[in-house]
Amino acid sequence: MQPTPEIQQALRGAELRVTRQRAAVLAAVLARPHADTDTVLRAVRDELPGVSHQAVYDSLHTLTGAGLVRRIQPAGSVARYEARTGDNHHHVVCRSCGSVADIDCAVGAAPCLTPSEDHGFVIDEAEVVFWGTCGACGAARTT
Amino acid sequence: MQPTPEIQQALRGAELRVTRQRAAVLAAVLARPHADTDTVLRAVRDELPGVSHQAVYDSLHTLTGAGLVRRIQPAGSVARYEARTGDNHHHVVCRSCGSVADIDCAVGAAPCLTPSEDHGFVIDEAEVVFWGTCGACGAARTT
DNA sequence: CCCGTTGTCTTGACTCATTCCAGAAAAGCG
DNA sequence: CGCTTTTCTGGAATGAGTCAAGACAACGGG
Repeated sequence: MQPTPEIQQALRGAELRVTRQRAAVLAAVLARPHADTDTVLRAVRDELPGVSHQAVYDSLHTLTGAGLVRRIQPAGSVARYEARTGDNHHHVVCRSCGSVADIDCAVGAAPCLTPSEDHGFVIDEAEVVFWGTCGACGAARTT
Repeated sequence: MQPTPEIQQALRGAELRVTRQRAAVLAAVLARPHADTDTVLRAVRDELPGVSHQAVYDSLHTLTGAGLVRRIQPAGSVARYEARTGDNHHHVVCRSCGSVADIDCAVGAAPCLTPSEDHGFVIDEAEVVFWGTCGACGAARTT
């Protein structure tokens, strides 16, 4: 299976070589927001059996470095990846099942990005994570 | 060495047994904000040589469950612990050296805690992490 | 003050995500 | 089409964190 023109274009736009493995990884992340590494690996192997896990890890790192995907890693969870980049959105994480959903920031494009005291840090990003219980887990508990 | 009365009181107040190991763990976290597990382990062994790492892990989990310490885990970092709880402050993390500093929230007690769309999640906490470069690393780079 | 109960600590093995390494293969350029 | 550079494969290693069973200590009742 050929990578879609969009994927090829995205990779070339980031000055990355277009390899089948890399394209499959990017496609998998695009198709499955917030997928963890293992999910991505299995999705890629659906397309390209025999791909090594190392290729997936490496591709994810490369894509992350190029800004095509974003790595998120809520405390106590394995790394997850998403392809929605550059729009400063945030995440809700379920304390019970670990599922993740997107949240558009309620207060503007760069919330709380002006802390009162920066302790000499040069801050370039503010990341917001909401913690709670997802609908499914909440329902399961009350039932 | 005896645990200080404050530590004993804190533990009893949380309905936890006052063991020497546990008191030493709590004292270590109080003395070293944002210490990672290994740092805590070594600090505890300064007081009580021969403590098992398991006791430290277990104490940290218990204290976290009791709300006496808070566990923070920025992406790509090992778990860190701090004793400042209940005041909804946030953190800056240095991308270069991983050091952490406290930030009092600039916009109030519960920033951005009302997302526009909650996807069925019941949210109970908003965590904010600022990413940037600390003074030392910034100076090292320009030198 | 001593004893039993209950919860904690020790010891040591183990899991599993992630990384490291060296050789093989493929992409892209001329 | 062949060369160079980058990427991929396969396998082993690393290391934070967890599991389990038995020894031990804290604390409330006698």
